Amino acid sequence: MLQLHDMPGHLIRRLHQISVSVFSEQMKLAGIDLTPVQFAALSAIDAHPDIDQATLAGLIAYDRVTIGGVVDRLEAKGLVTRRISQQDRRARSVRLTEIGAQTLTIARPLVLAFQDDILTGLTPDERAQLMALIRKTTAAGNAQSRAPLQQSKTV
Amino acid sequence: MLQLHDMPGHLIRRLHQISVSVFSEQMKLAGIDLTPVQFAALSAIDAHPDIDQATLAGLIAYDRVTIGGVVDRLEAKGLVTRRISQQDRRARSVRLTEIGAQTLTIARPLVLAFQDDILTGLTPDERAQLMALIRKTTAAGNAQSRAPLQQSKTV
DNA sequence: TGATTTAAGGTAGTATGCTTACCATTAGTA
DNA sequence: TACTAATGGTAAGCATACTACCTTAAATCA
Repeated sequence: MLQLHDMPGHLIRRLHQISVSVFSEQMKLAGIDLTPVQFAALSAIDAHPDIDQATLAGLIAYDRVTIGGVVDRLEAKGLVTRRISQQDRRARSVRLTEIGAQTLTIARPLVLAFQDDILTGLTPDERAQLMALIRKTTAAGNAQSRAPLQQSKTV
Repeated sequence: MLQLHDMPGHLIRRLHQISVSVFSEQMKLAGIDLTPVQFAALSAIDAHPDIDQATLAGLIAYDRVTIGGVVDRLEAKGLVTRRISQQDRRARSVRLTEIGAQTLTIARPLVLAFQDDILTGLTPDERAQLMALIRKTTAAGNAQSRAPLQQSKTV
């Protein structure tokens, strides 16, 4: 019988757990106060200034409500500003502050540098294989997700 | 430059998101009120009756505090009982109730059945490859995790 | 034996990550 | 133009996941 420890669901959770753990540890070592979502959000806002929260959520594949909370905390830390959009008064225009841009500039190379540490114990070939397989299955399973990845409509 | 969507951390999170989403959806369809952690905990408690919470946490690689909350909710749902251990008065002896055992009996085949749906878009060969690679890297990265997998000491 | 260290479980606090429900606004349509 | 549907954001609620700290009890050592 397939045991818990051999089930895809369980193994995927463990991998994710290790991934988040490496992120937190490395950011802490670098003295940067950013969570994985916060980094993803900053990256997307940087690439799409004055983005609205719903589009932002779609770009990085998170729930709209979750992103609302993340932007709250980024705003509280002074990393982004949020204004009512000119085009659509329902929407909030989010952009990086000076400090937000600086934080991202410092964090980005560090985040890139420890990506390989997440997939420890694998050869570069195996890492590439694993990434290709995950890319393929997440692309196929995108619709299954409660917060599917969505292309930017505006930018 | 490596974009967010090509970073291992981001792809792993997406895969995990899809995995949890499939679990929730399928359990809801089956009319069973169990989260992924709760299923994992029930499985481990079933295999190790009268286990204490710390050992349980180690067996399924979760944080001790998290498992405390999970057991709270399982107890509230009447699926497990928790008593002060005879051997160690600090410890809590957790075991399945009749209903807990029945719930697990019903849930287990369903959970097994949809495991392949988590890794959609892959051939059986590719699925096996992916699982082997994740198994290898999680084994290597176990120590990195804040809640490392631990062998059962007692049972 | 007595003191120290280790370990189990708990609380409090923070941040995800999601659901449902609701309000405001905009877009589409009869 | 009035009605309706869709969309952006938030509030409330639940369940992870973690850190830090506290209490109690067990284990170890001087």
